[in-house]
Amino acid sequence: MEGVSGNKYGGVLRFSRDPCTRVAETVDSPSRKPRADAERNRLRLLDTAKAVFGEKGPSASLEEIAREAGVGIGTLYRHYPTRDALIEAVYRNETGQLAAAATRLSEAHPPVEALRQWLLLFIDYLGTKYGMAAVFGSVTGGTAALYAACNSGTPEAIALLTGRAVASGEVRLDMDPIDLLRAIAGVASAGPGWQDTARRLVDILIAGMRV
Amino acid sequence: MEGVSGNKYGGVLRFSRDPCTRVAETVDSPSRKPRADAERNRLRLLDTAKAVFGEKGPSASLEEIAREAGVGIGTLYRHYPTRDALIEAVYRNETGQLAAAATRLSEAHPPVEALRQWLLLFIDYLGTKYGMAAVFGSVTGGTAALYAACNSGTPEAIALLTGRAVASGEVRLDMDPIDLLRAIAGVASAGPGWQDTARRLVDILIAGMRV
DNA sequence: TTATTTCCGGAGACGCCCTCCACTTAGTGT
DNA sequence: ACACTAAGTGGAGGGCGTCTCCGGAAATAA
Repeated sequence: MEGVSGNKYGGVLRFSRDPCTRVAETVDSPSRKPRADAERNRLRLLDTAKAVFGEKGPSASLEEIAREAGVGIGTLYRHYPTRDALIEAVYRNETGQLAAAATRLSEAHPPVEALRQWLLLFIDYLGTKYGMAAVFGSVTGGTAALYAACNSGTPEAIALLTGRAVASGEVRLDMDPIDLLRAIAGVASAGPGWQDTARRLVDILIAGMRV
Repeated sequence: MEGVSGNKYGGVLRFSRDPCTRVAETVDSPSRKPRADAERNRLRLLDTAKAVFGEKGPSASLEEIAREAGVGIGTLYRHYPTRDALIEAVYRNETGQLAAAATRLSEAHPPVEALRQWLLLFIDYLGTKYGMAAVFGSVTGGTAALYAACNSGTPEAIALLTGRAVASGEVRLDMDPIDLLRAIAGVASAGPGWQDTARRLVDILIAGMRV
């Protein structure tokens, strides 16, 4: 499933100013075809960033990432003008599948159980995928507002699941569901074995939401 | 460098290997009285650090703290050899009262209610006291292991409260109680209004712990 | 006062962030 | 095939931080 890392854009790739729609807008362009080397560099940077962030956390040196990717620092900044842009790109890439799982789970399970399953999945991703825990932590804690609005469907995913669960009448939730994720992420990276703790926290949270 | 370090305190100050007992071990010393100016500087640094950390978060520039305190950068490093040492000193200073409140609350309220009250108090501290939210976040998330074991009685405080609550048979908790704080801190600094969210989270957590 | 010990403070080495721009190179029209 | 040109490259450089080191100042002891 990792193979689907699809960044094959058909036409001209444009980055809009709005981060939410930054993914891929094929613009009716009178201009020329995008250069192959640029796209190559972008992908190399993304891969390298994923690895390095996973290894050293989201505050890893951007110079190191550029070096490791075999490009100049200027090239990194050309593709990802800010550290957040780069983190977001990695993050988006990683969580796309999480979002996809939301619809799948919500079709295969009763509402509350689907939510529970997805939260457990979220923990797995947090832990096993390239140290995303730290990245997510920095994202929620740090330059948060941006991501809260628009990261790769995660908010939509959990909104869907909690919406269904609440609609079923079994649970109640008077806060932004994404704060559930923040709570879980807060427990993460608290030392080895945090995943068990996080899983217990999920049970506590769901039990606490029951009417 | 782990060994001796100049500081206040009577004789030669020894840092034990265990950070928990780092506070003050006065070794039987035939040496002289500690210098007054050193202690003065240490206090100035502590106050300034508190203010600056509160204002700019735990990643504020140490040079700025030194400048603002009117001492050289070298003096700062002499008293607090690492950024974490400084943060810990501020943190310890701030949370002493929190720890004190634990015993008070546990005498004045039934077990579960005492726990609830204290968690709410924790939120207040997180929010109003010099931006401790960010500091606590960086502490739990960052160089965590150290603090998890021993910061200023906070672990003891919550252990006391949860211990009583569990003993009462009303609730159940199969995880390190300090992870409750981590969860709450995870919600913190998620934008304005997080305190309401955090308070609701407390209710959810306690409800979820009920047997 | 003088001697001794502690402590101060800032220069300096080094790393990282980010910008800027001379240079290179991939696509394009002929 | 070939020059043309805009897109893209990369790294030097300025700014800011961290942390170390040690000559000199200052406080205590005698």
